[in-house]
Amino acid sequence: MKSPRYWLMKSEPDVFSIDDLKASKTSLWDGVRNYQARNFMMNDMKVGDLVLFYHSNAKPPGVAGVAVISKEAVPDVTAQDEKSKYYDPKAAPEKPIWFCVEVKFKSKFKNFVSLDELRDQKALKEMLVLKRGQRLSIQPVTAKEFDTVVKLGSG
DNA sequence: GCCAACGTTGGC
DNA sequence: GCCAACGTTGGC
Repeated sequence: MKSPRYWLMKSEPDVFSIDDLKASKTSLWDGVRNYQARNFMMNDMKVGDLVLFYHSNAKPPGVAGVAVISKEAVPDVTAQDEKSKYYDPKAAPEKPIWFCVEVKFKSKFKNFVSLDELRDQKALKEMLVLKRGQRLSIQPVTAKEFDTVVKLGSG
């Protein structure tokens, strides 16, 4: 499979927002417990890939800024931590199940691009995040979609 | 807080 | 390996 260069990653801003990423500069994208999303991180994400940072479960939901993949996937140690809400008893240290990439802050949009605005764009008709029932927390995005969203965000 | 749409689990 | 029950996601 040809590796896509653009992604959308969802985060609940109450838990981890674009401002949190801005403050910490980089962050491991841990806590992903879905195999499809994990496989994107493990198999397809390369350093330098660009990411639309999406605020889910927010008012309003939408894209808040851009991040870049800064490290390829490593085992997600929160799966080994019994006290973590992401603890997974099936994941042993010598045989990790879950992986996470590191993302680095790139920019926060001047204009937050809400889900409604995304829906208004003809160019984004095929965007996965707009599709009914699409709940994956990590999704590939086309170059055209990425550019369209960045343009909206830059105002 | 509701609930539709999925994903996962576990009994058989 | 089927599928019902349960859990989660995430917009509304």
